[in-house]
Amino acid sequence: MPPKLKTDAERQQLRTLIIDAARELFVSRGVDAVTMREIAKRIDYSATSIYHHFEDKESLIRAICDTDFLALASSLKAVLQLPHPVERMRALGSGYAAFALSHPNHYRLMFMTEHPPIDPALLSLKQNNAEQDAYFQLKSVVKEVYDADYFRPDLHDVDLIAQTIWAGIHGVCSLQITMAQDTWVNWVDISARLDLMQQMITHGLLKDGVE
Amino acid sequence: MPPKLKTDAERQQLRTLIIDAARELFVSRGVDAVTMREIAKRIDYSATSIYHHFEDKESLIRAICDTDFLALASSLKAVLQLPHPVERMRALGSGYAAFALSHPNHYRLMFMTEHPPIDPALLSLKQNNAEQDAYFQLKSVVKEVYDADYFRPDLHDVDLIAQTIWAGIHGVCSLQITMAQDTWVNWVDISARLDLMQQMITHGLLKDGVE
DNA sequence: AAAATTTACTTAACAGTGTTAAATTAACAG
DNA sequence: CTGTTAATTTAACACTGTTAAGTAAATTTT
Repeated sequence: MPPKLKTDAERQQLRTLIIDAARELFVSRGVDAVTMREIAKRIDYSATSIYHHFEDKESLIRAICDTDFLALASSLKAVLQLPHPVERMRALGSGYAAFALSHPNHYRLMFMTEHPPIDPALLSLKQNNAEQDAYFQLKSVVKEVYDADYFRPDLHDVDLIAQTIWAGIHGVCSLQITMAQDTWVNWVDISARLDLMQQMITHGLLKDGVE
Repeated sequence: MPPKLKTDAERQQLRTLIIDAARELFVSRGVDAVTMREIAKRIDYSATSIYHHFEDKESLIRAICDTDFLALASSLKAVLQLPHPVERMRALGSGYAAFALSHPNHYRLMFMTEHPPIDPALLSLKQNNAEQDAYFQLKSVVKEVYDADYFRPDLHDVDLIAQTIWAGIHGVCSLQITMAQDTWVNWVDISARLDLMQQMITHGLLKDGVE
């Protein structure tokens, strides 16, 4: 059973093999329900091997998150081509929500779970990069809408606007993800809730004439 | 060490002793970090004793949630006395956020963690009750604003409006709770974020003249 | 070519978890 | 005094993330 030496490429290959197996399991059953042994079994290795590629479960999770953040940013890249900035802003919200609702377990991991702070130097993603940073994408579009003078005249902080839009969409998605099964609340259809949130964002933040 | 028989009252007393100890620990360090043995030690019992009062850890958690839902509704009761319905609506949002941000671990348990569905018959709280059901409180206030004809003319579904307001406030609070430590985003002050969300809600949902 | 080292992995074990079965002991009923 | 019941404990189970100690192949050194 003890195998041959590996090149860096082969090591990387095993690394992504682990990530892929772990992601698949995490996504279908959630992080807590999946054990290291189970991930290992899936790829016919012992649990210990994982620890030769990742410091611990948390780093494995973080590695998966990193690829997911990239996936999110990639999935939003297309909407940045839309001609009108307000249109881009709205489409960004819809795209973000589509990602959240079609990958609820990813989303939970990315934006609903606290992770220990990490040294930014170790991060593999590039911040303030339109290809890799979804928050930067949102902020840029908000800036464009601001520069076109479409926001209400009392709004001047681009970060504040971006974070509020984010909170609105995130609120709808995260409530859906955690509470959709809850019978206490008589939930309205999710697409109607998203729609009204989008309306609330545009009517609430844009000048009266616009849109 | 084996003690005397207990009346129903005494059993109930121990039950709340467990709940109180567990809540204190859960609140300060989160559910996952606290063990049954630790809760038991805190009240000088063995871990096994807890299982004579609660089926498992999840039911203990749920019992605590129940008292917290009640606490939330109680803390919001006062604002329902405000004279103007729009004022009540806004104050409900602020009160809800104050609860969330001052009890983040409770809030996480109540609204950010998925719980297995439960038979509504077993629930100790009363639904559709202004004293015990915070969602009902919100819905009632939204209904009052609707009846006073303050909402935009295209809005007619009271549940939808209530759920969207909830999502907005929840979005701000839950992002703050999970992501405040994250250095990726340049977070604006939480009170400014809450404030703009409240503005977005009123400007976004109310008729142009109102407020 | 033989010996030593490095590499990739495994098995075995540790300290902890939620939970349950099997005692143990006190209080009560006859 | 005896037998039963209730409250509680100790001991144990199956499982978790993680680490120490091996094992054997491939490579490097002598």
